[in-house]
Amino acid sequence: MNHLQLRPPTMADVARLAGVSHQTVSRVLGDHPNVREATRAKVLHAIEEMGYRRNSSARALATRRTRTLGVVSANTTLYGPASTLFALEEAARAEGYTVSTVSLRKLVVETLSEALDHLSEGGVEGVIALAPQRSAAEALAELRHPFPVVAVGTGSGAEIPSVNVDQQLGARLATGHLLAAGHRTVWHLAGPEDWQEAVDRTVGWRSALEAVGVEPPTPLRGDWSPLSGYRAGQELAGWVGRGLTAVFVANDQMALGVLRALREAGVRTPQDVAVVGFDDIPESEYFAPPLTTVRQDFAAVGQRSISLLLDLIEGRSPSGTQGIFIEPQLVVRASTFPHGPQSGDALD
Amino acid sequence: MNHLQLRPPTMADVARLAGVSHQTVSRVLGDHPNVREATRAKVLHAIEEMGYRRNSSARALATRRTRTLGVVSANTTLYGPASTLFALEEAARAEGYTVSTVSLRKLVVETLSEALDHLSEGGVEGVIALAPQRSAAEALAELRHPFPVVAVGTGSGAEIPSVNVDQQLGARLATGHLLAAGHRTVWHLAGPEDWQEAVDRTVGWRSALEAVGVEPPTPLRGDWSPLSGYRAGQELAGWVGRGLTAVFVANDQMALGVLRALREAGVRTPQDVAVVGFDDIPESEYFAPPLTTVRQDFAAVGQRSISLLLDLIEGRSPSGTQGIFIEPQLVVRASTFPHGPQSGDALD
DNA sequence: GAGGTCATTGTGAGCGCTAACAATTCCCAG
DNA sequence: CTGGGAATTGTTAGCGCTCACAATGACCTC
Repeated sequence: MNHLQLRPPTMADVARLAGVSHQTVSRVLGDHPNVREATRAKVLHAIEEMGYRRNSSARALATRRTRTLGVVSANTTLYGPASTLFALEEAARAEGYTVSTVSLRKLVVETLSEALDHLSEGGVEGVIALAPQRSAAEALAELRHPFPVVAVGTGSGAEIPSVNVDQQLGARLATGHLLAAGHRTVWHLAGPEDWQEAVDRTVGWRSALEAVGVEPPTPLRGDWSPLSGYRAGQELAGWVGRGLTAVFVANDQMALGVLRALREAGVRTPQDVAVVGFDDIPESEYFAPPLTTVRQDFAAVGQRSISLLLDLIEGRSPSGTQGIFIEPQLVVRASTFPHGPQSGDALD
Repeated sequence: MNHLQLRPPTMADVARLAGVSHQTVSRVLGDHPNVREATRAKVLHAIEEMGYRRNSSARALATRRTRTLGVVSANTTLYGPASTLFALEEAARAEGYTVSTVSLRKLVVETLSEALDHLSEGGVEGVIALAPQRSAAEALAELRHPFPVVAVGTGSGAEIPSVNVDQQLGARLATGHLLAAGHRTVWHLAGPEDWQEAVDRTVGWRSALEAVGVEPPTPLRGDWSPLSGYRAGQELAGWVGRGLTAVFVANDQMALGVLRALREAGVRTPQDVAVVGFDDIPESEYFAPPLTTVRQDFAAVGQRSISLLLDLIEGRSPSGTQGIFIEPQLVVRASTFPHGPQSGDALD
């Protein structure tokens, strides 16, 4: 608690104490090679003694580099965005960058524009936008900004550089898993149409069915929430005994609602109906029964996004601007084991 | 995508185009009163035409104000920290500040020190530390920093300004609710000892029991995870029929594990054992059965924290430095209704 | 020991902005 | 009209740092 209001020491102050010029202090701080060891020691000692810290504003002004990146996101309390945010910050910090975040309630042109303005005022060199809604992707493409922007989760259609998890692949893995377990067909509870991820998951599900010559049932639609899953689950329960034995739900939270509705309707999971989710949120393993789901590698998304953005900032030609896709992974648990134990996985 | 590498226009450029001095441009941007309307219009037009944006570094250097706050946190993918983070950013932005975040994997002296250094390099004017672990609180008190720091979640014992949810009150609400429902005693699954929140919840639980003259059973201990809840649940199941009819679990994730273990042991909730959690994560409403829990007002925590920190920065004497406490709220659901419906709450 | 090279250090000029003060213009009372 | 005060605008210094270049000194070669 020694944040006295005294003017903090400047490089010139340190230089005076060390008996050198301010430029030599700058060289020591910048790890310049041509500084005599004795001089360096003197300077470091003076820095230590005065508790000197380089003024970032002055530095940024002189170098024209703020070493700050911005992140725009909505729904940051959800597991996916929160994980991505975490990975982004960690990756950026490893590269010596600071991250400024703007969390929106809704991601539309207006709020997005304000967010970019705010970040721009803050002097960011580039921005990562978590823009899973298609409207957000379109808004991004429209907006003018004086810095590069990388989108996360916009899918392949986007006109800006993007990093994604391969949602279609994930959906094919989930659906294929159910087909391989002997189910004749797989029903689908989709996410909101406006979300690219939801669309891609539906596309993957459909293509997996069509690949084995099965006509896909009409998908139901939810809004990601457990409540919407619960309602869809009630509807699905009505189809049990009429060809419904397996459901691919577009996310784990809705799957939670589906599980509850099925249970209440007297439908057993997985004996009567097998359920697969998507996301692998930490709770999924403890659902009743534990949920088979698709895990996304958010850490990889974060790292690739940062490295792509830095390529853009540095003017390097990025490796794959056309859209980077990261492979998801199927996690099999009891909700798709007709005869397996209800417990036991990952306990011990 | 027009981030050309041309040098962006400066205030002087705008001034030249508008036929005024750079200072007049500065006045227009700063909403100074004494600028003639015609002049203001000319300047604004020139700004618009050149797409001018004020250089934040230069501004910060001249004013000695970066208008940037830092946030340090661990476990940012958990619901609580993520919600607080969201609220903090929103509150800060409303006050015209930008927020830089550092997300740590572990909050110990070393990482905390690095985080503060990193933020300091980034030029923050103050920092909010989400420091629910007692070790983190101690580390904070030790560390030197050239800016004010506000802690969140450190409880009353801390030696630095802090904002908290009143965990003891929350625990008393939960325990009292169970006692009022007719339970003779209430067992407790506590969180990790190192967490102040866990300690406070245990204290509140104990005091509620002692207030009605009940000797508290020995609490079990978990690590917040569903797995640890599952294991504790197995142990708790063994006490059913020997006086155990109600459990207060220190968070919802562990409660999820407890519910699963009880179910597997053939123990019915809430008929045989009533369960209360803490946090009210979005999934709690869809657990089997829906979970009675304690909701924390993270938005209020965020707002109070920012306003306290800004008081400190501006040198105003803050209203209540001794620790701000925010009231939590009990949310009653089916896990504590001996005879109520298992579903039905908040559906419709 | 003169000349040249390299390592090391210092000097001066900004980076783009705001604050303080000086200068100019405007307006109206006298 | 004309003086004086207020309104409006301009001028001059930095803010603390890095960059480009100049200057110094050490060391080596012939």
